[in-house]
Amino acid sequence: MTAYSIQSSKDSQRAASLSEWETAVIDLFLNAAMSVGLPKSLGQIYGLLFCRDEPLAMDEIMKLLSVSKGSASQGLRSLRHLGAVKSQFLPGQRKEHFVAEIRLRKLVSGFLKEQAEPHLEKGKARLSHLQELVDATEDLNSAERGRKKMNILAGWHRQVGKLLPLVKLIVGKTERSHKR
Amino acid sequence: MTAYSIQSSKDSQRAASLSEWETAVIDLFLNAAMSVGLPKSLGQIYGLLFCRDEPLAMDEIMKLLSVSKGSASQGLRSLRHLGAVKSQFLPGQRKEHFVAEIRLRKLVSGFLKEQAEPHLEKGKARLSHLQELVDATEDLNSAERGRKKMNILAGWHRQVGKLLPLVKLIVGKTERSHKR
DNA sequence: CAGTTTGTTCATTTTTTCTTGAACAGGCAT
DNA sequence: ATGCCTGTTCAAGAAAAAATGAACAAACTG
Repeated sequence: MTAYSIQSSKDSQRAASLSEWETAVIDLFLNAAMSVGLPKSLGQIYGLLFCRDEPLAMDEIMKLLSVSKGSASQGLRSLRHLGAVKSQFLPGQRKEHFVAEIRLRKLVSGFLKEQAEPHLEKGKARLSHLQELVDATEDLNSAERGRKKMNILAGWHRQVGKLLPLVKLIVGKTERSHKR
Repeated sequence: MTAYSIQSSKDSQRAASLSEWETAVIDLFLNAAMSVGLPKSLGQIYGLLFCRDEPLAMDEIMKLLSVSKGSASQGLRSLRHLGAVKSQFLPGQRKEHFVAEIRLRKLVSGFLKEQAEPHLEKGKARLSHLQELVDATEDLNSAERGRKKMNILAGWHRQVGKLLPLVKLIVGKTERSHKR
């Protein structure tokens, strides 16, 4: 026996399908995700949760977006990792339910932390590796040129390292100044 | 008759192969390009030009990186479009020669202008389309929810729109303060 | 003008990335 | 325990993106 009788008709209608504007919002996030190099399904899932006020379970997400179990599971994992969704335990419900994080500051800082900072770290290692290679260069002209370029790269690295915290700060500040 | 005799032996040696550190730098830019969603070949080409002080012609780039004519041509076009390389006409040489733009500020603002701003523009259009869809929604609860979400999106849009110019400004400022 | 050199375009192929779904694992209830 | 409900993993398939190279165009050369 199915659990239909437990849901109010309004609820089941709510979850059953997407309204036009919701579809448009989901498409918007799909495009946004792609434009920052994230898989489409991440954008779709986030977009859906963004549209809804009530927490959704994975199987509802799968139905509404027509995505596979695998995509839903992995997508939600990534989103959680980015800090873009959080799971919320509903009393009496066994399934895990998800809601979207809608504070831009959180979204941005999560994205930067996961996507940008690792690259910066790796960059540091690369720079010192580079140092060794330049130092080991026989041709003196080439070595000199190498040193020059390395200095440029080191400068860039420093600047980008400074930029990231500033971005978080700015988004946070402007966000607050606009709230209500 | 080939034009070999015109080049000094030192020059032809210079162009003939990559030193170890150059290979490493090129690889660094390859990874950097991928991490911001640009094709690898863009990164490679930029990396090579970054390493060299002398302008390079397309056929030299092809040889040094072992990329096809098509990739080189398209890659250089994109890089020029991004403001990351400029072509330099050498007296007496028929081929077009390229040099890398190494001012971070230019690189960042070019990237933002080409990659971010178009999305922001499209976002504006999407938002007004969304407005129409929400207004046309029958279900009053859904419409109300839609309005709420739209306001959030509009706020984000405004904030990101403010952020971009600030980023350019900051990179410019810190860059100057570190020079020399 | 005919022949070269230089560079672009684009259909095809190759590579990479994303999605799918079946097998699996853990937990809850009976 | 046994069977069910949730969710994860991962090999295989599908889709998207990028690289290739041959055909083409344009501009110079003699």
